[in-house]
Amino acid sequence: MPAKSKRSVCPLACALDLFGDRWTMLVLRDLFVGKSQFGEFMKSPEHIASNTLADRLERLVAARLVETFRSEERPGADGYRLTAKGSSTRPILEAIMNWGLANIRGTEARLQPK
Amino acid sequence: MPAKSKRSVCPLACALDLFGDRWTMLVLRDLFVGKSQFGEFMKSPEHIASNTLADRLERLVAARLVETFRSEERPGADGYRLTAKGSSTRPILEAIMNWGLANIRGTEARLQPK
DNA sequence: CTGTATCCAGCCGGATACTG
DNA sequence: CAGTATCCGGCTGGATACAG
Repeated sequence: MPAKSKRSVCPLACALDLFGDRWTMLVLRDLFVGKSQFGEFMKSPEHIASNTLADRLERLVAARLVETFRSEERPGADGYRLTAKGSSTRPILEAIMNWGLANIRGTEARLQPK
Repeated sequence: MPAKSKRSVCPLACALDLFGDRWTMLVLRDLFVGKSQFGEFMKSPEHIASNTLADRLERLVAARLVETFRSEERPGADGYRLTAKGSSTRPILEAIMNWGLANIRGTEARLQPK
């Protein structure tokens, strides 16, 4: 989690404070791909640590980008899904992914709408 | 500077490894605004440390997003400017800024074309 | 399996001083 | 002013164990 900008009014700096760190972005990516369970995020190739994942989900929920829901097939466990506010970050992730695809050798597309 | 993704092929993860950390993004923002001198970056409201700034500029140059040039009015000092590759990140910064403007109270637009 | 809790090494970066 | 160098406190996050 990035350090908070000291009273910056820059929308870039403030947005980055909210979800601009690497792990948060990758969790958002997984949410866009349709993942919702703790274990699904854990399976991603970047291998996030369980405490880090819990931390990022908590922050995203606190920022209202993500909300939890009761999964009927998995009682006792939370499901995580994007809110409308969270979904509105999609153009950002798409812009970064498109740049990566165009500029970094060996990268492969993901983030199919689900 | 973020830790490198261990052989990830995700264009998002790889792009974030390149310029996805807070300070790097803010330096890019300043470049888009037209700043080119070390001292100009230092004056930004987020107050980057001089060693951190030097590090980020070096990384950006190494990644070919930025190049140095000889400033005729400031001999003995490097000027920094975006390369074409660096300029191509503009849609990313714009997407984040637009999100911040729309979703975070108290933020104000910048990144006027210069 | 879904998280929570600790431990702790390593890195990030702020402060500061210093050189050309 | 541009940039480098060093110190070092604090946070990040990997590893691991554990609970429900």
